[in-house]
Amino acid sequence: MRKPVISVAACSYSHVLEIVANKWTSLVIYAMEDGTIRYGEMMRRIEGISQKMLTQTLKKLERDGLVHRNVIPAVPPIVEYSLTPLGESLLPSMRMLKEWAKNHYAEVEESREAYDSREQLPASVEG
Amino acid sequence: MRKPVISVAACSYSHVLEIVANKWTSLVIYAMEDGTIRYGEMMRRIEGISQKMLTQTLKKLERDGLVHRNVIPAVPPIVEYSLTPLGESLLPSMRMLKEWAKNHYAEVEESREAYDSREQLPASVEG
DNA sequence: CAGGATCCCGACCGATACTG
DNA sequence: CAGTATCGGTCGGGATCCTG
Repeated sequence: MRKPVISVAACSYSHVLEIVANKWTSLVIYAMEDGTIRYGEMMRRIEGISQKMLTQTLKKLERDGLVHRNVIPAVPPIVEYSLTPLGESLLPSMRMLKEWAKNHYAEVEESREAYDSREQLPASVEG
Repeated sequence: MRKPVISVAACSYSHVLEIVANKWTSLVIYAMEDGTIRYGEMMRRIEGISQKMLTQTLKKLERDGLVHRNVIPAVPPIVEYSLTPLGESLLPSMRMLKEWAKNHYAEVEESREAYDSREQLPASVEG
């Protein structure tokens, strides 16, 4: 009954993280949770994101089948983004993580501060 | 009724991702889900991780208060790691994501393949 | 308005060598 | 056994300029 090796390849778990686990992806998905939204509107909604990262993230999500891209031929062009059913199926998990964050992030920050203040002590100084 | 800006700072959600969202963190947490485990054993369990990344990841998790580090003075030294209650409280969310992965990752891969094969077309082929 | 193309810096991370 | 320290390559990602 030896415990199996945990490999990146074997563990489908890390594959999701591969999808969601970066600074912007989750925020981008989150911006679409209420429905269709345009490119420029997302830029404004997601504070601090660059146009490059937004485009890149949306492309990745479109490739993964989580996001639908709808181009409306017009001048100026209109491009709408929305979650696919697959993308929406990911929302509950993300909301659960978000709940955890809301409930426990304070503890994490406390822990960090405690840890960091401990780190400062050289050996016996700090008088 | 304007939708609020989604900011990295304001959205505690991304803070969790900040914790979990990298190549190794989730695998390391996952390696502790059954209880206490030693450093060397983790190295063996988590395929492909370097000692540097394991150490770094464990330190980060310890700082975040998710992991407990127990040093047993001995020769050779024994260092045991385990999840704190806070760390364990994160497991359900992670398992849910994992479930999603198991159930939907095939769709993601299909979507990727379809997307990539479409990309190849120079302009008008594929009748 | 919705991007594509470039430049560039810093963070991530693997490999290697050394230590208590 | 359980790390620390350092070097170096890769890549994420921001800033800027350009286009249909």
